[in-house]
Amino acid sequence: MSIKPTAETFQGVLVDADAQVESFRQTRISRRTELVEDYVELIADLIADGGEARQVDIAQRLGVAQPTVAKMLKRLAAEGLIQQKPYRGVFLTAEGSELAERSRERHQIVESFLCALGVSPATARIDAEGIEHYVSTETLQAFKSYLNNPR
Amino acid sequence: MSIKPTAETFQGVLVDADAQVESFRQTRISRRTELVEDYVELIADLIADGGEARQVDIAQRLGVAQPTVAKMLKRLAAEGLIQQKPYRGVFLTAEGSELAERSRERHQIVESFLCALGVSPATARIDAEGIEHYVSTETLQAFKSYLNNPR
DNA sequence: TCATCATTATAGCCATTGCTATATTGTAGG
DNA sequence: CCTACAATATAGCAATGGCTATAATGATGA
Repeated sequence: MSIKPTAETFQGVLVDADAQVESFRQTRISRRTELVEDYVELIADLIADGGEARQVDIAQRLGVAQPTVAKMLKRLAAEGLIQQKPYRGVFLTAEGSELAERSRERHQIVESFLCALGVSPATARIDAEGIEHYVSTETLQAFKSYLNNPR
Repeated sequence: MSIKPTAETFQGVLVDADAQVESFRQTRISRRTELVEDYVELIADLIADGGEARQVDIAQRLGVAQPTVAKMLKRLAAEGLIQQKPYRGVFLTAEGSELAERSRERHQIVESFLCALGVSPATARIDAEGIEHYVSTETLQAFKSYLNNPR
């Protein structure tokens, strides 16, 4: 840009450029890992509940088609998060279980926090599904603190 | 599925299937509109600050390449949110301004809320960038209430 | 056993959002 | 005026995440 506005030259609505770039960059990274977290979390839940995680169940839960699930499972397997046997269910690796557990806990904290704040359970569930993937460790800690000592 | 677990037959970790489908569906919808909101919000900020929004500035702020911005601007123009003159800057339509204003306000509330909760400003900025797109009207209202009457 | 049906795999399509490379246009200085 | 340079436009590629249609496989029941 020819004339670059800086914090010194402007007192406008714009925040620091570098900081904003970092925010958007972080958001794009979270967006990439979002689906992966949803999958492993759901797989862990299905296994805990019924002993197995089948593609049809995953698809039905996520509201997508079975081939969509199949494609994603290949990716998860390639990343070492799950193990697949052809025409059989999927199982989480140690790494996958760990990620699932972290996601599940974070999800639970976010949803509980929203409820504690006065949001209705139905809305809290929907919003938590989206919010959980963008909550940093620091913010999660703040949520936990609030839960331990609500207003 | 052959044996469908229901809320009646199980007390496991699984929530109601239909409700979960709705959450994921809503998340996918938010994900689609997320970038659009970021763009119009940024364009509004750039115009407010410097009188114009150029592709190079948008690209630099978002941390993406200029052709990426050009492509997205075409989409925004097709959706009636901005007006473009070839080789010139972009301007928000009335509809675009309205969306930008709503996004800006929501963003501000989320970021302020996180700060009020004790999150550091730097982290609040990053997290708000991701969270803002997944906050429902109801949750936003809860954030506002907290801001009006913090602990 | 074996035929049927549920489940998984595969092929191929589309839209989105990123990129690089390059062509085109505007504009400012000499 | 006209030449550089900055900015925008365009072409084309890749990865991601959807979809439908269909093939292949597993499992169940007659």
